[in-house]
Amino acid sequence: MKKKKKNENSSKIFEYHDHGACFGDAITQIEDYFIQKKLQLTPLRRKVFEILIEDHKPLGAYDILDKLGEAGFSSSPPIAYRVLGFLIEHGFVHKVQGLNAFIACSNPKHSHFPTFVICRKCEKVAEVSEEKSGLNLPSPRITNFKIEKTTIELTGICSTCENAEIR
Amino acid sequence: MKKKKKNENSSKIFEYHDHGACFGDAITQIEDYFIQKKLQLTPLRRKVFEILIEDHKPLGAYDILDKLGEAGFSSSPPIAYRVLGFLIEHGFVHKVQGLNAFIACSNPKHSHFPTFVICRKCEKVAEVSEEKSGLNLPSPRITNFKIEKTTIELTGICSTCENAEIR
DNA sequence: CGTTGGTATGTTATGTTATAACATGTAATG
DNA sequence: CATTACATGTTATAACATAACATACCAACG
Ligand SMILES: [Zn+2]
Ligand SMILES: [Zn+2]
Ligand SMILES: [Zn+2]
Ligand SMILES: [Zn+2]
Repeated sequence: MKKKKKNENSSKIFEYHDHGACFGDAITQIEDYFIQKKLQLTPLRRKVFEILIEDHKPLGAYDILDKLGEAGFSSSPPIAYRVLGFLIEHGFVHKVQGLNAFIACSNPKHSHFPTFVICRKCEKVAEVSEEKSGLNLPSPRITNFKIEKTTIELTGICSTCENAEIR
Repeated sequence: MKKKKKNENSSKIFEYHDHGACFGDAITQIEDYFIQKKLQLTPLRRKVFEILIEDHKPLGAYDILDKLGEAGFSSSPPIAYRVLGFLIEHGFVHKVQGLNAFIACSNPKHSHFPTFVICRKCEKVAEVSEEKSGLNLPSPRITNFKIEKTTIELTGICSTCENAEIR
């Protein structure tokens, strides 16, 4: 049996990801999707998505508005909320309820009921796919109920922050 | 094999419950808990809990404030938020994030990661215990993360409302 | 006693998040 | 060119939440 490097298979949730690639892929994906669905990826929509994918962390609507303002767009609240709503509808953005914030989807290709794992200390947020979370959604139905949307957020502390905590 | 009545085992999530009993039990439970923990179940705290358990549905903080006002208590926002925070800490109230609303816990005895099932049409909300939801939380840990709190909300449509929808 | 510390509540002001309602611009369709 | 659909702009306000400080009460201590 081959020796494994330490932590090689730890599948850390907050581990490094190649964000250069992530960013490019995301842009390509949204472009393709919009063409395929005959939707308009307008400068405003593109900009909002870029803002969110740029540092790939949750941003409040008003943070986004500020950045829109800096970039020369209008920055009144409905602008952000409308575009965010639209991007959410199409699965490219999620709302993190526990933070009143919005985050670019990590994998829009998956039709998913995403789980968000949120460290209360470093405030990192990871989107985990249904399979990976160990969290099994019931059948698409619980008895007598059709699930259309889920909010699943697990808040706690990541190992890095936990180790740093003084007890 | 014995014949079952129709729907006998349907375990409907929004089914009737004996709310007279539910109300009384809840009051008893909170009284016992507060005595045991040497906490003060003050008139204000009791009233807030009663308001929530009374119709057993989610109420916004400002709805609660109005009812406090009617009952002769102060009704400035911090009053409600403080008491709600306290009751939440002790597991007698939950916040329903998707509705910005608060609801009395259906079973404070269970140390639980509750799941809320929310009908978007009739706006009924059911609290489902971990076991019953068919939703399995991961081990207390996902890799390298310690879960302290969960927000699990399933929004959709209940069978009653679905049947009523015109297609 | 009178002080001190803990806990609960009251009050004012403000901060933060989100939407309603209506106006304007622009492009495709017939 | 009128009609429609859609995207964006603008103003105002609604809805949700907290900061900061003031007051009240009570129990324990010296
Ligand atoms: Zn990334
Ligand atoms: Zn996603
Ligand atoms: Zn009840
Ligand atoms: Zn509960």
